[in-house]
Amino acid sequence: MADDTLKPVAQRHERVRRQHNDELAEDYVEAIHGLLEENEQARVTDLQGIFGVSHVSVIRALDRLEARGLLERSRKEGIRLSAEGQQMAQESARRHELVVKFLRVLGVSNTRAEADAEGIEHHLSEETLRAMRRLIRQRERG
Amino acid sequence: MADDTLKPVAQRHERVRRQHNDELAEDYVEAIHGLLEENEQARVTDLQGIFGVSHVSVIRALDRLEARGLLERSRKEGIRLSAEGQQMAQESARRHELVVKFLRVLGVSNTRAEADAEGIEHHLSEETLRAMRRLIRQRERG
DNA sequence: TCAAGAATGTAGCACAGGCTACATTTCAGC
DNA sequence: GCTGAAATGTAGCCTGTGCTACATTCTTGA
Ligand SMILES: [Mn+2]
Ligand SMILES: [Mn+2]
Ligand SMILES: [Mn+2]
Ligand SMILES: [Mn+2]
Repeated sequence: MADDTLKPVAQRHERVRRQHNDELAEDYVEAIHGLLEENEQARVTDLQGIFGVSHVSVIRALDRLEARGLLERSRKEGIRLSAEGQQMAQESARRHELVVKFLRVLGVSNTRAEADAEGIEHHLSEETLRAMRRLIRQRERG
Repeated sequence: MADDTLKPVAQRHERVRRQHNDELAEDYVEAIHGLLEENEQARVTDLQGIFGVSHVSVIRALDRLEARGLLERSRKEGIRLSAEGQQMAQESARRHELVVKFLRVLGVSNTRAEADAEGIEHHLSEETLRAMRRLIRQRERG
């Protein structure tokens, strides 16, 4: 459908649904990228521990991400991110860091900042991200 | 499971999944509350227009919300919120307004503020909400 | 009044993302 | 090299949230 004769309020809700579709992909490639950097490998078990779901759920998520071209798996090579996957991972990680930093500057504790960032990071427009960077800069200088 | 022997990172992701479970409920009761205030009635068609989904999806969502005790429906009375539903609606509406206000104060345009708020409003701790109110107060005064 | 159209509801489908139970493969330590 | 445990994979289930097609009920204007 993707009808743009939708009312503005409906377009906003549709956008949130799209963001939720991308959310799992963003968090997974970010986690995989992190694991590959520090461990040389990213295993199903590691991801199970990170996301707190069963190994079956991890495997099925990886299947979908592989179908989307974000990663590849093989018995001997393990999980590797595609170019697109790496791109998404880096952007997601940078954005995650930015959101946490922003919340910290606002005065939120580290624990809460990390927790809230995990959800809100997927719902921010470029404009809002710019505004966050601006506030960080202001608070860090003057 | 709801195991609290989960790693902290897994607890964060679990919390986000819980927030997504409540998200539809919060947005629906908020929308219904608004419709009842200005129209005296909230119809399936109205909600279809607000959320941009089919009337079938609205009806099935209402079924679930009714099962959760947030509202009641009858042929002649239409949709009415339960006490719990009204409570949730008011809190959701207040929080939504707060988030929009915060983003506006940050310098985000009204359109983008409304759009981003629709997603992030469901992922904020009390601590972050307090920090947002604090910034609004600071900016509004001196 | 009654027929058309609007609104609501039902049947049945798809897919994402959870789960348990069971099967297979891989890997370490003896 | 063998064996038991860890890791991975499969089968089959559930719920939520989306859809189209069809059925019913309500409302309204000629
Ligand atoms: Mn996240
Ligand atoms: Mn993240
Ligand atoms: Mn919302
Ligand atoms: Mn979300």
